[in-house]
Amino acid sequence: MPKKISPKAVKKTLKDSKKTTIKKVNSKKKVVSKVVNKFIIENKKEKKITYNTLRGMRDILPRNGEIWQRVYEVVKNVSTSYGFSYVETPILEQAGLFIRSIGRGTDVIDKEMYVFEDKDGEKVCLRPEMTASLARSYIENGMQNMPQPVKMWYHGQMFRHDRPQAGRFRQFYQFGCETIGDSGPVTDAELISVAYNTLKDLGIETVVHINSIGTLQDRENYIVELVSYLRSKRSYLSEESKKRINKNPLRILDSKDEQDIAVIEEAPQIIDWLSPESKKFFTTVLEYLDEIEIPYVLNPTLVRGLDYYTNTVFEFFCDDEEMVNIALGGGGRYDSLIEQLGGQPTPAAGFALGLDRIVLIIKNKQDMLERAGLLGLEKIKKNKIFFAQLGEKANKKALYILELLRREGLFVYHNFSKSSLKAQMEIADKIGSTHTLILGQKEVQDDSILVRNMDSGIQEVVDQKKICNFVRKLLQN
RNA sequence: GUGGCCAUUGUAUAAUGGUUAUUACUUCGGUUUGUGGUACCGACAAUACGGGUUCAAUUCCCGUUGGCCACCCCA
Repeated sequence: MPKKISPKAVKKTLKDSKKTTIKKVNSKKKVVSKVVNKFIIENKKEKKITYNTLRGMRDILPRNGEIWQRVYEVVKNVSTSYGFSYVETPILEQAGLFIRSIGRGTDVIDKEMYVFEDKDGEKVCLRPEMTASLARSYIENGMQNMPQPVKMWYHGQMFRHDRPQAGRFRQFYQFGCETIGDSGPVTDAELISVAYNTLKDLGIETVVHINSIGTLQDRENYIVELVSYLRSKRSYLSEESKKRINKNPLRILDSKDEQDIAVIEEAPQIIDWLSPESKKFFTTVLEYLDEIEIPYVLNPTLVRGLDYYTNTVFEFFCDDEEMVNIALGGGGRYDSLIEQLGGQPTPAAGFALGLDRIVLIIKNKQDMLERAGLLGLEKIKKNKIFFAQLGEKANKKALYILELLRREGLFVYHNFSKSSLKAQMEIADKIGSTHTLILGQKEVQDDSILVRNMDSGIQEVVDQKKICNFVRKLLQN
């Protein structure tokens, strides 16, 4: 067999040899072309087709996988402790559902939706968010006949065809809660509390930015006022914002353009245009938040990008010095959505957290601790056991013993792909196991098993029948 | 969608218009037979893709794709 040659090298040789053939004598030409042909064949054989993830999509790999598992665990514990029930809905939905609820003119719908026709010619889309799906489900499944309110939580992947960036992907994961069928301000406060405590349990301190955008009527009145104000200051606005005066004037409020900010500071604030009821509602929500000691900031420029929100809107920001700018999640009340989608008038509110961003923050924190050498404090020292086997008979016996242990709920590490004891000991050491069980020919014969303490090197012989209890004791320490 | 920066083995890196592309880690195998932490030896593995300039491109130029950052938006 000839030595493996990379395609590039072949190409090079190919080119080189072609040139030499032209220059050099004719008789050499044939020989060279034979060689070239051989190279071409090999080259074809070796050309590998590779596949990779689509843009903005990624794999979650072992190291991060553990963080994700922990996040899911916390998310589940917190939401169920508040009385929310787990639900799932299809990832594929009718495109109209989202166009109707989120609204034309929003970026999510106009630019970012994965919409296509399926084989029946139906316009379908990959869900860009969950609220509309749950509203649809509430109506479709007659949930108004369940005890109200219906409190649901979910997690799953959403899709938006956006430009990828740190903490932003085209397929991303959200966790969220929705309370449908309750109009009281407690609901708003409770939802904020769930999100806040979830983040807190994950070790992320946050500040809640909160605002009220009133009822649809309040907003209409306000927008008239706002637009007339903005028109008067038109020349001071950025190009982008000028365009938005007619299309979506509320969005100008959270522009980051310096010129715009100056104009916005003087602008009429939506709070002043709320009806007395809306105002009362909002202050009550704030009172509840004070009561349960959740830190919040009133943010009069907070308006959300989705059309269905009414009254309370909020967003969560990381309180760490570093990553202030990333919104970890947000939500609000959407009292007219259910009706808009064809249901009875039903009040509702909810929130969603971006899990990708949460994992990103946790990962960064972990890396920082690791660099500072402080991770030792976080690691809980627990006994780890490795099971090594030696020889064919022991190999089979080992499988059986592992099965016994597994049935008892005891997990020991093992690796059947290594045959030498030395190699297995190396692995045991690498994963940081505290004890190694060794099963060889000798042990198989007298129904025993060798237990080695990896720190002290002391070994003792244990009866195979007693191994479960023995392992359990070790793992308890 | 707009703009800026970037692309070398699984990871992190070095170098170069010219023979075999550096180094470390990881992975795999070994340093006699059943014992890890070290040490030694060896193997696998890369110039993202496509075009152009050139005698010669991994290097220079263009395009594509992808990544990061900012804007936009959002979670």
